[in-house]
Amino acid sequence: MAMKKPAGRAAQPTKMKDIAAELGLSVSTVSRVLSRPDLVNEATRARVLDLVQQLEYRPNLAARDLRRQQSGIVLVVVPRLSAFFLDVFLGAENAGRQNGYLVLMAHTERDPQHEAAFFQQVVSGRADGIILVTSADGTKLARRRGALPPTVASLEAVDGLAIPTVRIDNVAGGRMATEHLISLGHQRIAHISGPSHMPMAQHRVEGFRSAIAESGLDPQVCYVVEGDFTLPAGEAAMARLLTRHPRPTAIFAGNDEMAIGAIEAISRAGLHVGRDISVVGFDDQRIASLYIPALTTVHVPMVELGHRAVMELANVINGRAAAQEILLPTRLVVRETTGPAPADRRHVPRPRHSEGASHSPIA
Amino acid sequence: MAMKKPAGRAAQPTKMKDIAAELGLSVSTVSRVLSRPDLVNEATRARVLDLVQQLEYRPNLAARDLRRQQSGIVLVVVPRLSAFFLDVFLGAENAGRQNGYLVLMAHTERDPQHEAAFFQQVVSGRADGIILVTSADGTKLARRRGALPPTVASLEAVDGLAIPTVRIDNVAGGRMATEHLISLGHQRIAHISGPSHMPMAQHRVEGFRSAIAESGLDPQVCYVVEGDFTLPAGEAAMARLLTRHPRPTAIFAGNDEMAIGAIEAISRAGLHVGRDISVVGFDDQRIASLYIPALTTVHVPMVELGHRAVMELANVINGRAAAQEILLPTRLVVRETTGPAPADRRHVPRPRHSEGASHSPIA
DNA sequence: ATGAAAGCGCTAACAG
DNA sequence: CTGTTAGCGCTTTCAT
Repeated sequence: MAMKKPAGRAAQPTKMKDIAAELGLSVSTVSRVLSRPDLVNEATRARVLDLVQQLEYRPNLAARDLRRQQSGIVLVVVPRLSAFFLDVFLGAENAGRQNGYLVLMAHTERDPQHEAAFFQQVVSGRADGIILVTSADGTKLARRRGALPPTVASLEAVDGLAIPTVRIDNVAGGRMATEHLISLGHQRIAHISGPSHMPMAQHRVEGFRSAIAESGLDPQVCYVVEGDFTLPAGEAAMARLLTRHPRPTAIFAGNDEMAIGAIEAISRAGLHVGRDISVVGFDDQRIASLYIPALTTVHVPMVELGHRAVMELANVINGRAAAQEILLPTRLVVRETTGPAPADRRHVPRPRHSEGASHSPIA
Repeated sequence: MAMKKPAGRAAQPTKMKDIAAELGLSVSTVSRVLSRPDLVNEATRARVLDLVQQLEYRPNLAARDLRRQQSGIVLVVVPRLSAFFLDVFLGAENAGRQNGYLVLMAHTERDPQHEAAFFQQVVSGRADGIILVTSADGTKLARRRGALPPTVASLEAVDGLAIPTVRIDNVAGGRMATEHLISLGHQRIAHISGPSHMPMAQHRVEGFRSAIAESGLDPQVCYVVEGDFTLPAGEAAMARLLTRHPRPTAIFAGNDEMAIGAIEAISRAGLHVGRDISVVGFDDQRIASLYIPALTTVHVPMVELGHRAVMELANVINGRAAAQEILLPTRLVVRETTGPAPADRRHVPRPRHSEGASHSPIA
């Protein structure tokens, strides 16, 4: 009448013992067939494999992991669940497959507690290592007494943590974007940056500033406005920039989302992106090429980032030498949102596409 | 000189035995402190807890899982890594936290092999259950000899698999979207559907068809064009629809991505969305409210879907009665892309916002 | 090539 | 309240 335990796990799962008994073999032999097939007689192997298949037997991984002291699992820890990080995961999964790892994704919502929880999964033997994609700050982690479990940073270095890192050069990327605008003849270029506390944002600003400085343009009219990497922030920042005098003719947005926000603000103001005002983004997210107009942006090799990170992690886990830092190149992808600087104000282009109220001084 | 094994796991991790020895207790007591603290003397408990904290000791989960025959892990299996599924995962994670489960996400790329691999994780004891978000076809799974591990379908039922399902009523949603357009006075309404082999797409078409049928509109001019749920497909489909005579004045797109594609095609043709042609999407993805113009669409409670799925899964795992089917409501969110049917051709509205070449017959 | 035996680190009766 | 004992299911020497 009373069930002893919850019905949970349906039926009694097959165990190695069962296979062995059925075939009159020892569990060791069955185990070997599954783990080191070369060590066992061809005929026996076939018999075992047959039964295994017929019974759909799967070895219990908790037991195997306990014995082997490893799990074959790698955790990719991302701060937010955004499209931005998805490709890193894809690359990681890919590399994982090649190395016999199961790659799982976890996210922290930037909560250090959650982050710590995932590290404990590793310390607790549930995973063999972690790919850390952007940790708000590593100082929390750095305070650990014991050695950190096998960890590799991807996308950017973790502040205060000396771990192998696979990243991109955000300074160079920022410079690249800015130089593109300069080469198009723009003189008043603004930057909509990410949050100033994020290293990634800082670096992109730095690239912007150094390109401007080297170009000899007047830094006074090359504003930097801070956003938070979201579309609405880009829109708001752009709205503010449109009120400045003199108004910038080109915008380098700290990421694609803000670039799109900026574009929407520009269109809304009745100006034409790529002609009246040029916009270049950063990241080359999927939306960048799909958006209309297609976005000129700095391509970040996300998939590759994840892939390399797992390769390095495998090195760390297996005690091989891991690269301390791997720098992956960015490249500029020129599409439709950038064009030559508009002619001097006196040569007024006839507005073919104006829409809504125009804020331009020529009105 | 020669390292015995790879240096992998740094140092020797602390074990219960160590804690016990250090404190002159038995491992059972330490174990109890960690698992059933109420069974232990307050003073002893404190001593153990202190040392545990000082040593940053974490019990080995492989061992615990092996003993307890459960892992506390739930896998959320999604077909693709798209923003669309992210919210389901969020909801699942949330519910998981409430129930002491660690929720991990995995994706199959619609490859049945990968899907099977995740099921094996469960069969192998590495996870306790699976949330299946849209499986291309369950027939593969249905052919399993043994009972399926604890599984709950989320978002839509898995064909041929009698498992608890938490889903939305796509037929009702499709009807809702279509009726909205009808109520606005549209007479020629087209539907851009998802791939005809996907049940979700079929159901939305069905909702469309039944609303049209009930309305008494002429089905001859209410075309259904098939897309594949991607933005470019929506754009292409819309481009074709624009060439039809008579041209539809309203579009119900099978999802938001295709709706946006359609909008871009419409704008490109020099028509104004929401006035010349109305568009309603489906899903209410994050982009829907951010897009300009903001998209009228059918809201799908993704977070809730994930949440409820995990709650049901917990029931299944613990042998409690699980609901066979839970139907969550959709609701129409009216934003900027839908408006009254344009007046008869003879009453030509003055185009305030036209942009680019106009294809409209009034030119 | 196969079997016997030991044990991975933890939990859960069962005694005391 | 605490210790003793017996495994969980698998891998891996060590024999044979």
